[in-house]
Amino acid sequence: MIRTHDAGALRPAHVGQTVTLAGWVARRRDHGGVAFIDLREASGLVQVVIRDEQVAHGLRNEYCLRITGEVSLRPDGNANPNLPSGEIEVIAAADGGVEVLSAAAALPFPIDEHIDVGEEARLRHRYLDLRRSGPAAALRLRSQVNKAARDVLDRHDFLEVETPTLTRSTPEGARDFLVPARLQPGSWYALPQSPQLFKQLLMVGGLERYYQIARCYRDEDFRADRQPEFTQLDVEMSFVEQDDVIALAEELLVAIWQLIGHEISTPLPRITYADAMARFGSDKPDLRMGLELVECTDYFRNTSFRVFSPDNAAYVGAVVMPGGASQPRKQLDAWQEWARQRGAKGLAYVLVAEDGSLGGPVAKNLTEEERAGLAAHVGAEPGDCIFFGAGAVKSSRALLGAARLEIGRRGGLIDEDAWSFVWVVDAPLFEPAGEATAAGDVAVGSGAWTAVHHAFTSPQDLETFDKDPGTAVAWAYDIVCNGNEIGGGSIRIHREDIQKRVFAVVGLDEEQAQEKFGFLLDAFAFGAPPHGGIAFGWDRVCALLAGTDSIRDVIAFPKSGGGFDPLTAAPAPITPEQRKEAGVDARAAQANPAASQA
RNA sequence: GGCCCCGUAGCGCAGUUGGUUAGCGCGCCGCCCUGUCACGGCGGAGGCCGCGGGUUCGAGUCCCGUCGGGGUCGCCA
Repeated sequence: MIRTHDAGALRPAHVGQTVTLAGWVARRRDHGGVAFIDLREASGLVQVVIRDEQVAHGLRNEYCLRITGEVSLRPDGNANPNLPSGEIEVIAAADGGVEVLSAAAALPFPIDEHIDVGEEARLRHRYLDLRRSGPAAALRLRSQVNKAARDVLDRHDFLEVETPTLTRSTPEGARDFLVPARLQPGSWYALPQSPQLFKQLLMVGGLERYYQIARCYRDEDFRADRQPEFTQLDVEMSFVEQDDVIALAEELLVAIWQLIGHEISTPLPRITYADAMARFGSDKPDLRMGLELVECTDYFRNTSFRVFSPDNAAYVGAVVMPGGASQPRKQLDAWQEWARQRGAKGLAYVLVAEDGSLGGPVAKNLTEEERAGLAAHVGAEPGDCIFFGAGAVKSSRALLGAARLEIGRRGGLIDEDAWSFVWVVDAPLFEPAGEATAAGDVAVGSGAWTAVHHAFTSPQDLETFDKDPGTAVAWAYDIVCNGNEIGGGSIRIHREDIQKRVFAVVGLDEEQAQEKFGFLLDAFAFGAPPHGGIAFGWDRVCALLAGTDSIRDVIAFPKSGGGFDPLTAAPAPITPEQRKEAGVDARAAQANPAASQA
């Protein structure tokens, strides 16, 4: 090493020692006859005193320096209590104590903790951004999280196995990223959306316990929370049941959250998918606040108010906004707009006045009797506002669930210091495919089903699941933290016959199944063990631990909107030569007719 | 793909009902300064107001389009 000590680690105990340091000029304070340099490197900061005016004068921010000098106690009254090394300083040696290892051009943005810089500028020069303590700390934390997980898994005899990133396109949920195969023009690899199939094959291979910190790729539109490439902690185990996977996952979570000083008490609570939807209008309920949805379908069974009547609404539900009755009209109108932006017609509401009487446009459409019992039925107090969702079950609950969260945010009802974990279990195996889902309507009957989790998830009842797909329950579980789904998994199908029946329900006939997943079905023919697993959204887990809203903060070189990398400017055009060689334009000459319709 | 917000100096921002030469802070450059620590003082440079079109005597400001960024809904097993 070209240094003898870490700058940030120097303390009064080092006084009198001659040390050699290497780092960057974080700040300089040039007084002419004496100059002070804050030398920064990974371990922290130390103040360097330079008495040679000529030497100090040419130094600029972010010059990379080697300093040789003596550690000395700062003069009385000059200690800086804000710095861990603030009691001491390093006096640069008079002859050659300051060596410029590398000069720095003027910076595109200040590397200063106190100044806000836009994300675009930071990502374009991410290598400078990472010199700042916040971004650097996020990556350090992520590294610790990886280690903590590996330690737990290693203790349980898991093998870390790498699976291919050039693989076969399979009809999973998302769009694949594709890579042209030079040696077979017209044929393409796909980047994996997850290592799902490979980890199941590893189970067939008898490895029994596998994990991988795996990069996954999905070519979908981007959101705040999404990157085209992202990371999962992927785990799979043989000869296990749901409770075994959950127990391991809880052990991982405990170890990880310990890194930030939080003790998770296990076992974590569980809620069924059906309950979560009914009570919170979400499959990832944020339990840092109460405020549950109240079912009102029966309450309005005989109502004359058309919006709530069973003829028009398969479901009527409500959520209470505490103190919401005092909102100005403008605010209540804003809720309507808020609801419309989510595709709802509006958000019906009833205001409970301090004297208990009901107000708002809906109230006058209700009978005396309906008004009398309403506040008690939904649990509203005088001064509250009751929001209603009426219509299809799924979409109405989703709207109320979103309203619940919005009420919580606006009203400060969410305990921001809390960590709330919950397992959502007993998810449905299938949901209706296509338009019916979006509209929230039930079943279309034509066998147009799609897997809720994925097509390899085991039904709980192996006999009946394909007779009435809409009610089939899966061995599937999601772990939810503060309203974020941070992981999910399932017990897989290990029998060829069950797998084929599931494929049949989701509309893959024998030929198509063989075409797409033949290698998996083949494998299952050779004594596949019962197995199951889980995958954690590693970027989100790290973001939660780092206390940031954006997963970009815990990714070394994240992409911005549209999948653009502001640093390398990828994606970029290729040359005509590359194009030709890659075979991108190869004509799909004798394309396989079976493949074309999938 | 729909909707909302933002593009002004290297960075962060201001710019009034459309009206002289577009400002402020930080940074940058030069000089000065022996105990500062987000040091300080004096001086200076730096702008296709994202791009294109339109309205107007006159556009950073109003209108249309477009590109880029952010958010949100759809989508993401």
